[in-house]
Amino acid sequence: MQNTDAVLDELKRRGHRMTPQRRAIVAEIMAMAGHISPQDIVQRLEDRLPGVNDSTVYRTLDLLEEIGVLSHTHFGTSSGYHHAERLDHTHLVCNRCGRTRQIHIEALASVRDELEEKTGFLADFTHQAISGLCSNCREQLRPSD
Amino acid sequence: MQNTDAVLDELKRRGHRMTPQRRAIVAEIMAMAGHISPQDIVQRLEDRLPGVNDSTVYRTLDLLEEIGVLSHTHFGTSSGYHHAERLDHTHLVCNRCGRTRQIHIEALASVRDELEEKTGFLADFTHQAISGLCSNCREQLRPSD
DNA sequence: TTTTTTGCAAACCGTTTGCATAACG
DNA sequence: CGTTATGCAAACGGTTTGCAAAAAA
Repeated sequence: MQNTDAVLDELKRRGHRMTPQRRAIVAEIMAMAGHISPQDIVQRLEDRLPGVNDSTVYRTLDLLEEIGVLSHTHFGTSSGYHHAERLDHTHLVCNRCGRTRQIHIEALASVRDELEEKTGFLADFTHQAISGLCSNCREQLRPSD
Repeated sequence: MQNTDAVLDELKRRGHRMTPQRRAIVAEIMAMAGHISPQDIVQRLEDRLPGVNDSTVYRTLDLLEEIGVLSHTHFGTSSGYHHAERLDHTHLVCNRCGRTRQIHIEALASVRDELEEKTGFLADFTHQAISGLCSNCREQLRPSD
């Protein structure tokens, strides 16, 4: 499910009720890409439908996880959610500038395979950002030039 | 610095004072391997020297980070510390059974190099656990046999 | 009208802070 | 004795909970 209406329909189908809050929260979430944090939603909601309580947001996130639209992630220090069906990329987070870059999961296939071959461990990079140093910062840190 | 006395000496050298609490906390930390969480220390301290206040633990962690004995990490959802000089391994955390396995950083060298070649991003796997599925769980999940 | 959902307020957990007291050097 | 470290209590931010009131079906 990639769009708001489909999610709302699924909620109805399961006997959940439609409320302006729920509509707004789901719409906000479906409009977000990548990492979804409860507090982000709370903030963005200020414009769309002011006065929505934090706990309503948390409860809606739980609900969406229950029906499989979202799942948990751990990106660095902040835990959060992501779209369950959009797990086709990984985040590369730079330690220095903090910028995040997405790369498609396919680019990591051979990396994953090699790790698996060596250790038997099948890595799932989509559930965790990879931290390191981006090419920009690496250039800036280079002593000469 | 890998042992308690060396750390305590370094603290003295810098003009910090020795207290039973500080000794106990540092000893506890130096005895820990891998991921070091404030709450773990608080708990373990119950035996060694009961009554030490949480804030003392937090302040000591700050202090040890200041003098370079510890540094921050992000392991999954819980942030914490690790020994600054023991950064030679990575944790593989299994999504299913939760077990953590350490592998030496060298085993990931080629993985890191390949990622770098493809993306220009220099991954530092020591600051973040890699999540996935361990070989045990993979066997158990295998449909037949 | 029944049942779900909401807002509110309180509680929670881990962490941080200010301040008076204790203790190191 | 001067100064640092500690304990305590209060505050914090993000999250969770119980409950009464509001709203959906």
